[in-house]
Amino acid sequence: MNTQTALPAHPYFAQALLEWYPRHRRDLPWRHTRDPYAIWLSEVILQQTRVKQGLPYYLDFVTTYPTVHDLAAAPEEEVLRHWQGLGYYSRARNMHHTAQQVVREYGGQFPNNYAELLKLRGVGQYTAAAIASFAFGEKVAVLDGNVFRVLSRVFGITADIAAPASRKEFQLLANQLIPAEAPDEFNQAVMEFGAIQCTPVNPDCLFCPLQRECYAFQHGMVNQLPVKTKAKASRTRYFHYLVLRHGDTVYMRRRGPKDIWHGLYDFALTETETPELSALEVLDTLEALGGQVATNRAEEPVQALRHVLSHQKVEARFHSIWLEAPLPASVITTSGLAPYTASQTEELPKPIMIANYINNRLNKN
DNA sequence: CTCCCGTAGG
DNA sequence: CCTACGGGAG
Repeated sequence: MNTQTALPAHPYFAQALLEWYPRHRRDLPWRHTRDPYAIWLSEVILQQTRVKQGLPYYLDFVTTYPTVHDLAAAPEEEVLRHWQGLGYYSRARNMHHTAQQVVREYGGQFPNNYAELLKLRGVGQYTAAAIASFAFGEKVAVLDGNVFRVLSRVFGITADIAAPASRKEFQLLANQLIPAEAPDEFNQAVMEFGAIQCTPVNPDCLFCPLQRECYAFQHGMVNQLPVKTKAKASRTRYFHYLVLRHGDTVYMRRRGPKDIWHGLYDFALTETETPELSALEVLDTLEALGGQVATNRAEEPVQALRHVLSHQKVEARFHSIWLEAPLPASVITTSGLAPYTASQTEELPKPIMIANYINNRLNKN
């Protein structure tokens, strides 16, 4: 019976990167552990997020929630508050859900293989492969943006990396390249190489260990690869916030699903198609909420803030309004608005724009 | 301005 | 298959 496995294609590739990696790798805390919980935390945080931005969040999470049991036991809102500023907030909600699932259905032990990890919410093909290889040494090749870029350049692959159909081609190649002896080191090495040396702009080709074999370098195509179709232009949205205040409280509400910032808190909101919203309409909105302007307060200037997301621009105007009386209980029920003191407001998870407004504007008045 | 590109849901 | 979902660095 012949049980030998096929030799890796292009053995120079793994050899070069496995030699490059120990000499260039950054010293990062999740590279000192095999604890699947810590590795899972780091991978979810690093989805769509740079190491420099994610690192302080990782340190905060492993300190605040040292085990999956601690995370599972925390209120979702507290988890979201720790996530504040990191973006893609569904990651935090999914992470919290998965922590509870691991505790309830897996006895607090993370699944130990790719197929089972893939069933966890918020764990897709990349993250499942990362955890499986880093925590359990499973030979499964990760495919992230760095890997796409490196493979595209070295092997001259012109398939559009933005097209889901291209994945097959890259996955097939990566599966052939990954060595059985060190699948985890190989995965780390390719991604780190893409992050540090084979960067999107101004890659360090001069001192590249793959220069001789690299298709893009040899053909002067480094700046043309990888091929990636442009994202479509983002739309602009106009938010008009009514910052309702009474005494030392401000009214806020939790944002719902199917829009940006699900689960985070902001103020009473009217959205319009055009930038303008007349003072009259603002008062109409206020009246609909059952509120009445206090007459003994000077009108405050409208603050404007702009917030850019990858897929939409938000132009927000903040109308600070002092109420004559607290909002009636019925309005609180229907609108979801509730009064919060400054210290309570601080504890709520909020979009960065709202947190900035509160810190820079609201608390100065 | 451009670049980052993983997961879920439709 | 397609689109929605952040925030920051350069």
